[in-house]
Amino acid sequence: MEISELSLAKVLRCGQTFRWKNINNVWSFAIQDRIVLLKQDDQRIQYSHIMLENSPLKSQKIQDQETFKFVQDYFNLSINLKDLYTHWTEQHLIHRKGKNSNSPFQAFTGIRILRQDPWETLISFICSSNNNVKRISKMCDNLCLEYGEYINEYEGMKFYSFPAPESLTEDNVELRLRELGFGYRAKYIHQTACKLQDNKDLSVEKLNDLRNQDYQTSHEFLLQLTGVGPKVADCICLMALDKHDVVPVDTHVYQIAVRDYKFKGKGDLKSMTKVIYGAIRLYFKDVFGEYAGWAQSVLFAADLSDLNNGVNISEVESTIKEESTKVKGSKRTIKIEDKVKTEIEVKTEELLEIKTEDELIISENGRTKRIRSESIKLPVSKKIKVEC
DNA sequence: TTTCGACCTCTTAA
DNA sequence: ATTAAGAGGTCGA
Repeated sequence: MEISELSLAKVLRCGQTFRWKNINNVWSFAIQDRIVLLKQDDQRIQYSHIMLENSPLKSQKIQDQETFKFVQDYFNLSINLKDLYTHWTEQHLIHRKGKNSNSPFQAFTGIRILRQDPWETLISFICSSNNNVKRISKMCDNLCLEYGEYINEYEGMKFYSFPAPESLTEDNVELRLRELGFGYRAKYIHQTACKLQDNKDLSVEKLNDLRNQDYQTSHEFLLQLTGVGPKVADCICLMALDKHDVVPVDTHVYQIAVRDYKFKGKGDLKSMTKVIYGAIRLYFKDVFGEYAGWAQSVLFAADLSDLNNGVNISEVESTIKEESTKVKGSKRTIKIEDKVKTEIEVKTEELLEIKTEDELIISENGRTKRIRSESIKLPVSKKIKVEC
């Protein structure tokens, strides 16, 4: 498995999934009957697992096969990324606005859309409204800890499965979730769980079957659930229901369309009307084709300066003085004093913050940002030019 | 049928 | 330190 086909560090941290943990360079994730463990180096990805405590006996060989099957399915490994990237790069060159920007598809390889469990994706993205990745992750963890089943332990950390729908239908769930910091989403989750329980028209079985239905049907089905609007519904369509061409639109994606591509924005930027939403979604589908949703996830990642929230940096050239190097957890602060012009390559799993007195010019992927007196976080595997 | 404020909490910026 | 804005939206008037 080439790293250009799948980069775990990017895929598992780009806001698709919220439960993977990185412990000593090993990725871990609890599913129904085991903890799945993955480790990636330059050549390959190794997989293993820790079975559910007191689980029924199976031969090691069967277990390994099952884990492999999960990985293959979860990461959509039957889909070849290289060919898609080639196509997107061509389309990018045709439709981009301006000529001086490098292709994000060159700089951000190995990003793919996962094929996640529909129920978990549904609940996760209900949590995502008006929210950030860090907090969403925390909420998902709390949900598992409170309502999931204990699976086993790895490196001193206890792992719990994602809770079944039935476990979120009791009356006290909303109150408890509020105590756990879910805010107004507590009601959404409880109501959605209840709807899928009671209603004949809505069930988890039908939710899962949306993989066999078309986009329109799936989208409308999801909109019936509390806390699910057009954006969240499209995230579920793309990331769990095999609707690879769907681009979930938000203001950020809108910005990319107008700034980097030749999308003509109608009306003001602030109001995301139904019409604009649909227009943007179709525009990206027009440009990138059948796997537009996949392409968009690369653009989004490329545009996000804090893609790898916590996974980072660094080798800093001598021109940067490590005047104040404070180690706080995994954070390191480096002050840049002199006028410098240097290149930083992100290599290790550390978070680097660069603080400047003066204005700092950051160029990455041909895109230039000016930053003053603030810190930036640099994503892994990326070269960034810094001028000051 | 569209628009617009309110909504929980946490993080980051000033 | 203390405060305000914003976070990959959704609901309901």
